[in-house]
Amino acid sequence: MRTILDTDSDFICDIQAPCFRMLVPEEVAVVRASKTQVLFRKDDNLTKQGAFASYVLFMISGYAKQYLEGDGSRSFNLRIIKPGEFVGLSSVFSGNTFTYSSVAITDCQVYLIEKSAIANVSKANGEFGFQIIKRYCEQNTNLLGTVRSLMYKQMNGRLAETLLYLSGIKDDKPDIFQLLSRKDIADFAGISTESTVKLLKLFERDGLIELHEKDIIILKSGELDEISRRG
Amino acid sequence: MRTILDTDSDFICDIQAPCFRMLVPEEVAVVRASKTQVLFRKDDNLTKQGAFASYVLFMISGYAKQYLEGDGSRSFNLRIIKPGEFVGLSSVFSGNTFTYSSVAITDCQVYLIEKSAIANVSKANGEFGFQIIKRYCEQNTNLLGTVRSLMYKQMNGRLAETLLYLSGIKDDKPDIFQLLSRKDIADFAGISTESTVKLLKLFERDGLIELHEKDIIILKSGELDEISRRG
DNA sequence: CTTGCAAGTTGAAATTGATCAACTTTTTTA
DNA sequence: TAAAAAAGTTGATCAATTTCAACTTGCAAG
Repeated sequence: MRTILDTDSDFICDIQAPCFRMLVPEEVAVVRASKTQVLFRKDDNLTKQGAFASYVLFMISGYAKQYLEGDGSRSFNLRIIKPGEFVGLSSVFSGNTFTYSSVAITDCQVYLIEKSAIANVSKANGEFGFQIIKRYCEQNTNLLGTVRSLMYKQMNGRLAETLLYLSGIKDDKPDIFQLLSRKDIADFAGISTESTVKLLKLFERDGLIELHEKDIIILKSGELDEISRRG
Repeated sequence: MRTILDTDSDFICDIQAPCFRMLVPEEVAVVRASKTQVLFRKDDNLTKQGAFASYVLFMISGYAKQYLEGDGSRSFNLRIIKPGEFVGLSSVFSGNTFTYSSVAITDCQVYLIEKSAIANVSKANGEFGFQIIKRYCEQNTNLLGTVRSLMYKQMNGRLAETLLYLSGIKDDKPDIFQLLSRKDIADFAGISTESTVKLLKLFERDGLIELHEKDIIILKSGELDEISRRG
């Protein structure tokens, strides 16, 4: 279900595009050198937990969600992947399988970069490695936050946290909630779909949020933050 | 409660000691250059969640446990820190506070290394950075495993997993269980102390483990592994 | 347009694991 | 060494959240 496109196509996001401005020159060089660009359609898997990983993905445009698969239909959403972010970086330097799955929630333009290219440039160029390390650090910190949530917060706090997180995504992507089902939201909070529905209604009744079909509008972010912090 | 020792003291683990053999020469150079060595006594905190972090710790000898603090007396144990491992690496490149606490469970000889030293050498020397990245990757993968556990496993699976993990530590440190209370074990599994006690007895009754005072001996690691994987 | 299927919604029942209380054993300290 | 404190143990109760079942709404395919 993926379409490999030629780099010279008009459709392709050029290396000069705004989404690359955040990269240091060395990163650009790597991307340029291994220029396989791929279009993932909505609902295509970018990575599949456990699958062999010989490349890293760099999101040029579009949005995806990263998640951990459990038994059967259970899953836990870790984050929304935005343009300018890497996917599968965790698999570059240790292990050769993807440690999580990810799926496009919009059509996605993605660069596939050989693992070895990233590894080699990291070794050869400290500045580049430094950038990579920073990204790892952030992921690490985020994961610790996730563990803290799962460990110390209950339903209300977890859902409040999720709503604030997704609301942050909304700044870049106003229609984010149109792309997410109740189950998706539940899987971000790590609670059941039914509990999510009930709590959302409760939050609405308490005037914390407004529900318009799929869209969710935060009315009192302060109180939600309080609920999130209290647990 | 920390004692700063002079580097030339006989007591100090020299840079040539076996625990440094695993380091690349560049790492040794960094450690040598910022040679503050500290002795932490059993029960001393090596890092405190939220405290300002200007240095990274490198464990020369001794064992510590790394944990996340919650409200009141709640905490969740992430891992046992062994000789040759870093503590607080997560805080080097993003944020300047420790994202977790750690406490010595034996006396610990530790090097304190300036964050800036690690950062500078990472930038200047790609090989060194590469080693750091590898450590981050492992931590990342471990954290994902922790999230998976918390999300998908229940009591039995989580305790079985904890016992297998600690039993692995036992290979290096045979008396590890003497250093851990029931609450410590509970905090690794993320369950209550009472549930831990009850389950341990149950596992013993089922012939999976043997309990000798504080020590725990795994009898059927295969079955425990099955319980751990099933959840 | 309507039929069928997926998603959303709701309340009731079931389940998991925590909390509580009482007690025993071990360790620490005066 | 005795007393006190901490850790360990056990069963009973309680609370949070899931699961189940029934139903409604929205959407897509024929």
